[in-house]
Amino acid sequence: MTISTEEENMPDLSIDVVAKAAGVHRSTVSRAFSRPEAVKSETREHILRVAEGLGYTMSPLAQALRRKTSNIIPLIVPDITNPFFAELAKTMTQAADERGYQLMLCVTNGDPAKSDGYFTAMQAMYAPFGIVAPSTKVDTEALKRFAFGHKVVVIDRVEGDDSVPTVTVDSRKGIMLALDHLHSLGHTSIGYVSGIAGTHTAQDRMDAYLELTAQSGSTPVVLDSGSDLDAGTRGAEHFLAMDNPPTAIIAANDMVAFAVISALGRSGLRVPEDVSVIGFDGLALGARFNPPLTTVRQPIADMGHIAIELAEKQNVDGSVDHIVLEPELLVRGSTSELRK
Amino acid sequence: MTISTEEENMPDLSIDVVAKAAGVHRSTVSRAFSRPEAVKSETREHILRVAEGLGYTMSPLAQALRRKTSNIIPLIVPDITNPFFAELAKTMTQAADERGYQLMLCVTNGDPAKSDGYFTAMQAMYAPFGIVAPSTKVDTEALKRFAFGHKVVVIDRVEGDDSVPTVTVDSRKGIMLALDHLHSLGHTSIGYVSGIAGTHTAQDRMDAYLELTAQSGSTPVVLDSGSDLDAGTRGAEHFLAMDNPPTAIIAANDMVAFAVISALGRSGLRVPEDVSVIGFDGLALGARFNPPLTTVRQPIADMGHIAIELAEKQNVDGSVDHIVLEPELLVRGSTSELRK
DNA sequence: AGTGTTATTGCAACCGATCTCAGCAACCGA
DNA sequence: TCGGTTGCTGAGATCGGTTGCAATAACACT
Repeated sequence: MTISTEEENMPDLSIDVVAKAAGVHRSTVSRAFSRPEAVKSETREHILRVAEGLGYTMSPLAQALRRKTSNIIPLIVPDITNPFFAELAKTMTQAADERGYQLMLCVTNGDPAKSDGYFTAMQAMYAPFGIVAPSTKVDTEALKRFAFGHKVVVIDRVEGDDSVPTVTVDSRKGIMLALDHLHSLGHTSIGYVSGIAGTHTAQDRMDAYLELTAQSGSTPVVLDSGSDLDAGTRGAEHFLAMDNPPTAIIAANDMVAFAVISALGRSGLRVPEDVSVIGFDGLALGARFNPPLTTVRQPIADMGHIAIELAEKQNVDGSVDHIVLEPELLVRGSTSELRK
Repeated sequence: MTISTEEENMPDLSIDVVAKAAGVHRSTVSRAFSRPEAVKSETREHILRVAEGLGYTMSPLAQALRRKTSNIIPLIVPDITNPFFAELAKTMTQAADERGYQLMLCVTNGDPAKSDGYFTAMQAMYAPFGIVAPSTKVDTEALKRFAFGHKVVVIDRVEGDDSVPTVTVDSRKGIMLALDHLHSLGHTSIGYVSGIAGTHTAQDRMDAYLELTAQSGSTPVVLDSGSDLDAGTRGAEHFLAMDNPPTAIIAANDMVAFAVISALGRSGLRVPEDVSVIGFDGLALGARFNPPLTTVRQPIADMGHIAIELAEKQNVDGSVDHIVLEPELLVRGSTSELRK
């Protein structure tokens, strides 16, 4: 006697079989699920019960096709290998499915063609909106080529276009925090190493550094303004080659801070004993770096939630907001009092 | 005079409008795209040209709905914040869309309910197959509750079930590499800190360590067998509390190696001067750690490609393979000659 | 010329929902 | 008792493709 495992030939559980099983029309089943108030509660419960029993769930595909709107929302990032985006992705996944969305992670590797592809794909999937994390400027330009562009929020500043909602953190404030921290430790000569190219955020941080340093009467020392992952390494090299190097370094983001410290270490320089280094991002990873990284924390989790809220808000009332969040200083072990 | 941007009221570009525009029936257009050889090349080219002109692309939704198979394939990982999974995701995205698939990243955060949800979702989306990266054992158990289970490849060993294709790296070989390296540097007392809980891989590495150490006549010293991110920290604490601590430490994966080094550093111990530490993973990040991490490299990119190949292979000829890859030693700066 | 392929294309049903429109019953006030 | 609401459910078209089947055209062979 063979026990027929129910999984073997399920006759493709569709709305119709549920309807038949419940003795109602398919439209009623449909309503029972997606517009509960339009069905007599008695009927609805019966249907739901039957559906439950059959193990039925609606096909998101068919639904999306008909409704012309799905629940999958793309998060477009240049590089998931960068912990900043990874953390963003993590919190956004959560934020997304708290609201019943499915986050679809799209990695462009900085290739604009790729992001174009994702845009069209998402459009075809009837994504209700999308989120774009700091990518190159051209990426965000591309947005506009798509109708989809009116339904996207960007986690970066977008120049000359207020029509797209954005959420960012106050770069100037962040740099100020870093600078103040370093000043309070006695440092006056503070270098800078730049970050991800092409993003307005990177630009803003750099500008803020330049401006604030000048304001305080010191001379800015840009150790490297490059964009790639090796900026840190080059920055360190530059530093080592200087006659009179700064006593502290601000890195445009945690990843380059890591690279700077690593490169410095290879040359026998210790952080924070010999040089203080401060990052910008507040990655969880930084807490386990050697030494634990002092950094300016961005509220990444908040950014994720807010991005989605902004998108939803725009969807209902068409409003386009620009939220700027406050960064916060996270003192760990990579900075210390200036010692002569 | 207003230039009507073509984007404004596209009458919902469907296969029918292309058909009309090309003067053929919708089915012909369909074939022109998905079964080129079934259409006179002349006609096909004409259709394609027309479609191109209109900027038409097929709706993946409608396609999937009818064909009962889509091109989106899920990659299920416990935590994208862990660089190992991030790197895996990166190479897999690439491998996927080299073959015309769309990778859908699913993060479970170790929550089995979540992965269940993903499984059903993917089933509903008609994913042709899926990839599961080392998660807890129960996760992989869950696979079997789904018809989908017969179309998934796992990046981890799966106990007592040969029916699911797997790709792994030889843990024993990896540990051996690490041990040999350390031995060759003069270390004889070598500790171990464990990794991600619940995966067979973690288990295997630990077993290999235990076995190989015993074989070489030394006594194994498991500094921590925990699973969470703090295993590294605890391992280091344990190490520091020992009367006669090992001179080298093998970490079950790079992330815990980082944590170990960081914790050691906070207590004034330097790597590799005071202790040698070797990781397991070969993360790109390790090259920028302080010091650059010596580690056993897993061919992550290969794993990604192979996983997809395995899945496709199973799809066509039903074969179930178990590929085990060779790890390789990556000597960087966190290990050094034993000094008395 | 007659008949048997073979290559192309059109027809129409179908995938699994949604949604507008109608139909019908119960309910309300006059 | 009757027209008018209101509440609930069924019909059927539709979303954008796919595909088996039938029809026609083209070509080969005797």
